[in-house]
Amino acid sequence: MRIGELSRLTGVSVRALRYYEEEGLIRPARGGNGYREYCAGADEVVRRIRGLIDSGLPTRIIRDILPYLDGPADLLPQIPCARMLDQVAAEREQLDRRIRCLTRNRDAIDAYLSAARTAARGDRDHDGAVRA
Amino acid sequence: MRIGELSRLTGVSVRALRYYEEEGLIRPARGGNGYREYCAGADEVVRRIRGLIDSGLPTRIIRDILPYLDGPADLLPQIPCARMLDQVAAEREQLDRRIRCLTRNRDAIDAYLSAARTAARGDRDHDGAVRA
DNA sequence: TGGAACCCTCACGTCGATGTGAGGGTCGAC
DNA sequence: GTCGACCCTCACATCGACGTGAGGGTTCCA
Repeated sequence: MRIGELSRLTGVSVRALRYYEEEGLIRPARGGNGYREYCAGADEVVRRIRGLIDSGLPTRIIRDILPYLDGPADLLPQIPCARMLDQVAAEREQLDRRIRCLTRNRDAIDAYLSAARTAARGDRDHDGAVRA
Repeated sequence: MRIGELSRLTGVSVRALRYYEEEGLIRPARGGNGYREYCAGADEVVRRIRGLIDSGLPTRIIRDILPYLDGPADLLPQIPCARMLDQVAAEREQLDRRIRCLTRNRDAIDAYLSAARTAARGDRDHDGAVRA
C-alpha cells in the first residue's frame, strides 16, 4: 500500500506519515521508484501512534515502547536488558498516571453532567424553557 | 500565596503559571503592588491542569471543562444550556477514547514486561548472564 | 503523447506550551 | 540605604508536530 491510501485509511495526513518515518516510528519499504510501500497492518500501527500522540506522548517515547506493543509472539527475540526493562516500566507508570488523571476528570465530568441534567429536568418542570 | 510558592508547591514553572492565567485557566487576585495572590487550594487546581496538559488536552478545552470539575456544590449556579451540555459530553467522550487508548497500550506493555521478566528468569537459569 | 493523479525531497511557516532574557519595581533584613 | 530575593511586564527564542508550498519525477489512462 502506498502513502496516499494509508492516509485515507487512517485519516492521518501524508505529511504526518512522513514525519512518523523521520522520527523512526514506522519503516516502510521503498519501491524502485522511491515510493514508500507500507505493508498490510500498517494502518493499525498508525492508528495506535495517533492515539498515543493525541494522549500527549512524544514520538521519542512512542518509538521506545512501540516494539513491545505488538503481540507476545515476536517480543522474545529482543534480548531484555535490565536497564531497558526499567525504562519501559517507568514509561508504563507514566501511562498509568495519565490514565488515572484522565479517569478522575472523566468521572468528574460525568458527575457534573448527571447533576446538570437532573437540574435541567427540574427547570423544565418549573418553567419549561431549558433549550434556549 | 504568591507565584513562587505555588511554583515550588506544584513543580510548575513560574512562566507556565503566568501562561495558564493568560489562557484563562486560573484567575489569581492582585495585591496593591501588582503581585499575583493565589488562594489556598490553587495548587490542586494547578496539578489538575498539568495532568490534563500532559495528557494532551489543549488549554482551550481545559478552560471549558475546568468549571465542572470542582465539586457538585457550586456547579448548579451555571445554568445548563443544552448546546453546552452537548459540548461537554463530547469532550467527555474524547477523554474516554484517550483513556481506552492509553489503557490498551499500558496493558500491552504489562504483557510484554511480564513475558520479558519470565524470559529473563529463563535466561538466568540457562547462563546466568542477563544483566549485561 | 499528454494530462491528471500520484509520489518524491527540501525547506520554510505555524501553532501551542514554554524558556529566557531585558529592564524595572517591591520588600525584608542587615 | 542597600542588598538579595522576590515580583512585574514585554518580547523574542525554542521545541515538537505538523502545514504548505516549490520544484520535479512516475504511473496510468484516454
